[in-house]
Amino acid sequence: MNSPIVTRFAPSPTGYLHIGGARTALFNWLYARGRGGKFLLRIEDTDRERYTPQATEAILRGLQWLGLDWDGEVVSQFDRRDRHAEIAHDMLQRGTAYKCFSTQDEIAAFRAEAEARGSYAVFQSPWRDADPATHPDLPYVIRMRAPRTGETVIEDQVQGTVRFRNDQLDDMICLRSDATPTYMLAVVVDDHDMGVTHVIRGDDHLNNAARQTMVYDAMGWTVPVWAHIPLIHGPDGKKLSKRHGALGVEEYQAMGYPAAGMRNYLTRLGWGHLDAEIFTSAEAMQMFDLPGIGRAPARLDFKKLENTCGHHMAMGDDAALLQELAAFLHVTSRPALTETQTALLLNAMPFVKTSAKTLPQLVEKARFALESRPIGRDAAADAALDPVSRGILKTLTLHLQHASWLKSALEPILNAAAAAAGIGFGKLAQSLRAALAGRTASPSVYDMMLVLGRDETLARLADAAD
RNA sequence: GGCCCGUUCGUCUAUCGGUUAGGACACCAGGUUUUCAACCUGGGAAGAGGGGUUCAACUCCCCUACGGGCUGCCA
Repeated sequence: MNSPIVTRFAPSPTGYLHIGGARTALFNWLYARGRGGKFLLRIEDTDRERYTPQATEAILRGLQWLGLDWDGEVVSQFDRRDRHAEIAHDMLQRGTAYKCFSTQDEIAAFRAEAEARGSYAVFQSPWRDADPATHPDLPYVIRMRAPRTGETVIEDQVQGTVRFRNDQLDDMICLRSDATPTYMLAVVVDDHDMGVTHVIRGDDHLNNAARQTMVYDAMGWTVPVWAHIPLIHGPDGKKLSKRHGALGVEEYQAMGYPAAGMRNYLTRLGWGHLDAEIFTSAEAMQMFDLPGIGRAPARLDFKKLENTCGHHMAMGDDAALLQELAAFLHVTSRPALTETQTALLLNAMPFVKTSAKTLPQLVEKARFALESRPIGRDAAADAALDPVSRGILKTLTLHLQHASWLKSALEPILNAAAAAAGIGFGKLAQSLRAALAGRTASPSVYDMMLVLGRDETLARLADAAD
């Protein structure tokens, strides 16, 4: 039982890395990385009609963004088709598979008839026990000779023991009539050849696991440990679909969620360990285990995602955050920060990162530091002391009266500013308001002083007042 | 239709027969604050329904309801 653990993520390239797929990949990654095992990546591209190289690229990009690094080369299932065919013929040789000459029309007719009778039966090929001498010279598929009695038992780490009656399972097709392998055969062959010890995948595959077990048995291979995890649902509890928006992880990246927060949230979605809520990936690796995965589908909650991301933003390394921001600006085709801005932001980072939950919020909160003139001036509006200015003035006055520590910090500055600008205190309050006006993310004067320094803060206030 | 899986606060979850059923997000109230945010304090909020088993059930079993998956020469 000390053999190294090997997990894999095996998406089909259908356009992008689905958020549910990302979580599946994350669980596999966490499990392998937390136990010194390997995490492999295989693209299930046997359906050539739907395959596009761009889709594969999108999946790799998504995994890279999330920081889910895989071991070795990316395996293309399509490239291994000869090996799959070889196994199909091997099974034929062993008698665990047979040639079936039934056409798709015949099978469709069989199903239509069963449906007409109001029942449903698994298709039973008349060729299963036919004498090879009677085989016609026609296209055929290779079907597995599945046991028709007894039951196939799946020991699932998440779902527990699941039993399937063998008479409910049909003789699945392993090799199509055009000699290409089916997914059912390919997964088993690939997982075996790649040395996969733990198959962690969506529970839409739970039923498939039974038939796949038969292939393992037919070949005398060791059946991997199964873990079928529930799918993620939309906020309304329904299956995730286009109307929920944000299906691909790249859309989450574009919304500015930091990868670390994304990983944390996705880990907690459908998995729990005591009261653990906010943790690093390293900590998650220590805690993560298969039986801890929930059995019911979990709903996506953007509010919690954002909150989780906020925690990671606040505890993130300043320089690393800056790098992630740069990547974010790049993928969203926004202008990159200049060198000067980068330096300014790095300086302001400790103060702004604690109140930002996403990357764009980080920029917004830091505007006071990045822009020399935080506002566009409106002389006409500044001329009159409006209710807001009066409010600020009143508040400032109150502080100066009641908060000695604040008074000692602010009073000299305000007085100096007023003197320097050649204006009175009221006018200064007005300029302060102007400097901060229209901002939903304006900094406090304290932030400005801490980041910009007294002189610069002073200069800007005066500048805004002139 | 058949087979399979699931069901604890609005949401994500803890509990692995004995708890005032815990935490987090969200929400509400209060505090702090130049605004928003952040932050602090407090509050309301849950075992789908019905049968068993047991001294004791959210935890085990059965039924029902609801939700989901599979039932392809798709993956």
